[in-house]
Amino acid sequence: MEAVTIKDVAALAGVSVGTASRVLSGNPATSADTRERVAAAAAELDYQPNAQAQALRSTRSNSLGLLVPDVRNPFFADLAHAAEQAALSAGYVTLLGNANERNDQQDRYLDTLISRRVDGVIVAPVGDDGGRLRALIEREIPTVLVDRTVPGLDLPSVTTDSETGIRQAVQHLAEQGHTRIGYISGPEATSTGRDRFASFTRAVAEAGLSQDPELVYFGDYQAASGSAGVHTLMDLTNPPTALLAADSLMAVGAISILHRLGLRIGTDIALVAFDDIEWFALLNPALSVIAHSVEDMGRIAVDLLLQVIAGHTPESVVLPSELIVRASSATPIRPTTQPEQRSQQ
Amino acid sequence: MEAVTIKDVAALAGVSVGTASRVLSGNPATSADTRERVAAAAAELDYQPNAQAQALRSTRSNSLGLLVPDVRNPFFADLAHAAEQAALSAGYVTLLGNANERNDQQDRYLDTLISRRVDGVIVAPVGDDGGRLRALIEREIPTVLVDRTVPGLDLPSVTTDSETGIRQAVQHLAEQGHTRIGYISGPEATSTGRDRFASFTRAVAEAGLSQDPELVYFGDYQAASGSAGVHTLMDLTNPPTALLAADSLMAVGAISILHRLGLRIGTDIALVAFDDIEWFALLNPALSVIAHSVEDMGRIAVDLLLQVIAGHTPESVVLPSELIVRASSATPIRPTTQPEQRSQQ
DNA sequence: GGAACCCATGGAATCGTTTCCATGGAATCG
DNA sequence: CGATTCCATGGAAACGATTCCATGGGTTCC
Repeated sequence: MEAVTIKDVAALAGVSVGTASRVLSGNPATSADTRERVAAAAAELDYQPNAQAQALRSTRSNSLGLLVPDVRNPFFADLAHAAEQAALSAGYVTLLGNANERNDQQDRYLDTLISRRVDGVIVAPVGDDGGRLRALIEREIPTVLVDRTVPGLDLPSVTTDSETGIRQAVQHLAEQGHTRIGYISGPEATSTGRDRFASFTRAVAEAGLSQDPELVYFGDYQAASGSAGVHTLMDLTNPPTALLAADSLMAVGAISILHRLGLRIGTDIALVAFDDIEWFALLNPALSVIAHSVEDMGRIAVDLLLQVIAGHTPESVVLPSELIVRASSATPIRPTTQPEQRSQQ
Repeated sequence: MEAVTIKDVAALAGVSVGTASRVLSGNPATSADTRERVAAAAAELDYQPNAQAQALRSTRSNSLGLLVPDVRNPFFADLAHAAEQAALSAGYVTLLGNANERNDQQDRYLDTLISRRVDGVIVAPVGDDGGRLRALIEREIPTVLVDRTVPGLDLPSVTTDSETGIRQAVQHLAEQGHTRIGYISGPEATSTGRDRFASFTRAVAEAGLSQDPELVYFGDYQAASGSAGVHTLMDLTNPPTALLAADSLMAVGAISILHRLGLRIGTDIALVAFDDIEWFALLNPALSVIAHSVEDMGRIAVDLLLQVIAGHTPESVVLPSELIVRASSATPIRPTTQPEQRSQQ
């Protein structure tokens, strides 16, 4: 079955290809009669324009690239969903790429996106050197960073201000009597890893809590490193009584190993996670989280990108974060390390 | 910055466009010397071929369409990931579309995929009438169904045999002393909804348990309907002592409402869910599930599609399902509704 | 009633590749 | 050594749309 082209439509309608094209693309320079005949012919043949030919000629593909580090991470799945819906309602299809937290896969996808001449790209970058992102910039392909940034690349971005949420979390834990908070950090090779770690460090200093460097474990945003982090931290001679995990997947890893160690979350140890995942509220005990709106992030990223495509240079957006206290951190814990405890009131 | 074309490469290498094209596409009819000069020129200019022009001329786009009902559903996120990786290693990019469990969005995406002239499409279909799927078939676009099928459409598919897993689950619950099992079903407008419901009905009859039609609630595979189902079922004058949810999202909805009702899962009520999600093992109590391999499903779907593209007509594949017992259903429950209880041994 | 204008239309060029066909020089054969 | 084959290459057509330019018929105006 040969695909039906605009030629077939034109022939059936008894007009030239040019006229058919004008009608189908909504060019007003057409008579009502022609419009009707061409539309009828297109419907009759169930004509679907060849997007490749359109893109080749018009240098617009009506498609956006979206590159995330890991689709299975619910945060990025939600982000993909939000961005995709926003793009769709602006008339763009989304090409979703999955870097698997690997630089080489990200670079490979970036080249693919260049080849496909997408009209713009949204990237939650893996790693710190930019890689083929620089090729996008050289080609002046509209690009927006989301969630993470890359040092030295001056691109519009949508990120989260971790400072507020993390400070709230640390203060909240301090109020429950915790003095030693273990921090399961994201990798220092990501901007979010560095940023959240810096916020944590400041918050701990501010609250006058232990700044013991042993209380920090550097993970890689994958579940397994959350487990490893818990192992390392709880093996300290002076282990923490509360944990803060820098993303949802590491929190998942932490939870599973805490269960296995027989430590009751919320009672034996407090736990707070960065990223608000629907499921976290269902856990028993429900997990306290530092929430930020992935909905907004996706929508705004598309918005910024559309502005760049339109030739503007929008300002970067920083979204707020906020602590949501649930049972996993709500119980004051008897300070095992501080004997001096009197009724102070 | 004008994009660099094969013309530029040819000029720099001092050959004709045709020759440059031959070298770049690996055509053997080229001299070693030319090959080297063209490759050097392409590297020098950081040439990325225009995929649109290639596709237009060669009628192959090296891209696949993947249409899922809901990316935020972890089952489909995993499926997308598995398929995308399999496609990538076969040299295809994946265009991911999200139907949002809506027929119109699915149809819209299908038209987009036709327009983009993807080489093939993998669909987990929404609804029962096929909709624009028939347009794919008319155009002889290679298509494979995954997870769900559509009555009347004779396409290769990868699905799960729900029979075994569901029978195991029902028998297991019967062994714990349950006689009234509540079933939160998927919609009858999906093949999986019908199929799992039929398996449940058979299994219940086989095990000699209550076939009270009131014990079945028809949901829509979204979390909210899981909650609604629990409400309805637990409001019965003779409520079930065990629940079986036909997918993970409805199980999530069920869990959240059970918590709110103060019913302890695994003690007051047993719960088993279809679909094995990593997180389910982390819940407290851990959730018993009917597992099937989404990994395999994605991989095999791509595999079948590649066969169709190659001109073959592969057999459909049915994957097994299997009960994994965890704490949410492991405790025998004292039958509250049956007073006649003697030492029967 | 003829000049000026408008507007719908047809025809052709174009986008960047691939691929077919022709060419011409080198190699091989009898 | 002349004829055949081979092979790398250049040139041009083609893919399916958009868009520019020219055309010609119908209005409008003086």
